[in-house]
Amino acid sequence: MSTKTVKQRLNDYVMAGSKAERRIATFMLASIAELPFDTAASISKRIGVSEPTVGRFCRSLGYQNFKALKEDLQHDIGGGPWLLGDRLKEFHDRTKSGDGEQGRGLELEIASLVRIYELARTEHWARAVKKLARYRQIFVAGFQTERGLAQYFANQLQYLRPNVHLVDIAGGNFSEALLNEEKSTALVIFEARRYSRLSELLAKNAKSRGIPLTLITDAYCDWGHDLADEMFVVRTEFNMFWDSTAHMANLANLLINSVFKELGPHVEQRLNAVTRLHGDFIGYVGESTRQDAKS
Amino acid sequence: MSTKTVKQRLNDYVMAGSKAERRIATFMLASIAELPFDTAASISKRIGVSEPTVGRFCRSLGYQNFKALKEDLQHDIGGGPWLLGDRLKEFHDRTKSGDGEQGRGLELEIASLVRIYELARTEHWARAVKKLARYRQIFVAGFQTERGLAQYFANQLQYLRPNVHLVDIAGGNFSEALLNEEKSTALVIFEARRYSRLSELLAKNAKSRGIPLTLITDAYCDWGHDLADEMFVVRTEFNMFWDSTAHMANLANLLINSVFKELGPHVEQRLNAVTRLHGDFIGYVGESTRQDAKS
DNA sequence: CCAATTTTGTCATTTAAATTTCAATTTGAC
DNA sequence: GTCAAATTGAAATTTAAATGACAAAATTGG
Repeated sequence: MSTKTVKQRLNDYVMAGSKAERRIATFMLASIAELPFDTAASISKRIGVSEPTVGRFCRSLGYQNFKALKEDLQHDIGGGPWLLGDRLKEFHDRTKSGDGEQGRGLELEIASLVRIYELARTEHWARAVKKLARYRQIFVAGFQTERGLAQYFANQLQYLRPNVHLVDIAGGNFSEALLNEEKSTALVIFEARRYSRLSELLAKNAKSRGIPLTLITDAYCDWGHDLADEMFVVRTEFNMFWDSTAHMANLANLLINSVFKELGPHVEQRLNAVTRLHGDFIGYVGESTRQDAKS
Repeated sequence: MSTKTVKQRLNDYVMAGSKAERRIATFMLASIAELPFDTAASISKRIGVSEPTVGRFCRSLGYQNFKALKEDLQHDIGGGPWLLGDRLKEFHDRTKSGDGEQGRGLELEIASLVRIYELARTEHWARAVKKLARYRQIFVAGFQTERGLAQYFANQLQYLRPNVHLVDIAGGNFSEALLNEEKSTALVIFEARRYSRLSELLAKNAKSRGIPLTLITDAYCDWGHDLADEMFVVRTEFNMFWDSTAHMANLANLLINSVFKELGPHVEQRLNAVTRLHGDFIGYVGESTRQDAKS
């Protein structure tokens, strides 16, 4: 057997191989640290190729089978730490030795994640989930940099249920959300320092109209308590040059997942329908549009 | 299952176990990093005990079998007390033992974060950062649910530098990005399964025009390697009903932070200027708009 | 030392992983 | 479009790993 490392061999196939081979190579490269825990079968299932194909792929890389590849991986990577715990420790040690503000940031992010999962078990969380699942109309708002997060959340919720709207300031007012005649309307706002006046105005107005508010914000928001029915506070300080609101996306997705569970398995129908619609109008990689297919 | 780490469990048996148990525990502790590549059979042969004994030993540690032990090892964050505060650690233990579903998701998310921070140390990362800091024009794209992430990233980058644009399909083509006469143009795409045809088309077209591409995607993207100059793969499987792309936001913010460091402290001027502009036109909580202030 | 108990290994069985064969599908050249 | 070559997946087979039943060996307390 030649002297190439597993990584190098995989890299050769990422570009040059057949479709399935590229798929496998890409996946293996991306999750090289988890490969020792995998089997040819588990990999094949995850990436949607058959088990023999994975076996054959390992052969064409020059190994007898997937196990042999793992063997080689063991000697091959040698230096670097394998286990999650060791990898973490490496960051931590560097931090202590002064080399990395990065390691500190990682630790803060992990703590923040733990906290988000803690929030997901609260009474407030359950209440917010029920609202997001059952209320007729859901409006989602976010301004400045939180706009993207609001859109991200809204787009995902739209896969699960109808009548989800991203609140838009373009028209100069929030009439769509606030003057909705529907009684069963709920509002979600993503907001962080420095707080846009728009958010507070919107929240106040919603309150005055009896529209319940779920607020995702940071630890410095002092106006939310009075106005929000549920207020989820995520950490934003991760040793970066400014506060990062990225963990609102983590929270948002966990929330979406809870809504899915609340709605039950029948939502898969809608999910597939929405996916199909996207296929009709835009199309996915590796398929013709349905329009094409018909002709 | 209790809250101990694999290492702690093994340590208990090094002292207290029977002869064979001590042998096994000692061996496992000594070669804990190689365990993922082992099987119960291979271990039993190497240390001269029978295979069922190894299996029984794993049982008495609290695992169903050796495979389960490896599983745990994979997600074990190593019990560093430095990592989390006591309260959070306690919660982590609780989720891990009780509501297994969520605890497992949390572990997967932590592993993903570690991976992202590892990516941030690569050569590719440094290259992407340089591009994002120096190229004249930056275009950011994302479709379907990744649209929000693209917007989030673009909005933040706009705070740091001019000429950052969110690619919009509304006009039916990408002329803005692709027919830009500026030589120094770079493209960033956020994309995940199922891959929109738009992303691939855009990437291909960009490649043909010599526009470099930074691609943030998942482990299943088999078309990116040919087209992207840098490809950052984030984990998307967190034990949720569908793949979550939330960690692209975490990666995006870390990337933004790196760009900030690359640009140096003088960007703060721009940062403050943008913030002031927002104050002028929209206003922040707790202040009048500047317009108001004048009157 | 002996008997009760625990621990361990042998062998057969079950379960999971890898491999082979072969047919179906896809790809690429013309 | 058509055909040959290459690629891939389904089903059956082989091989390896894990487990269970039970007997042999070791340990413990007297």
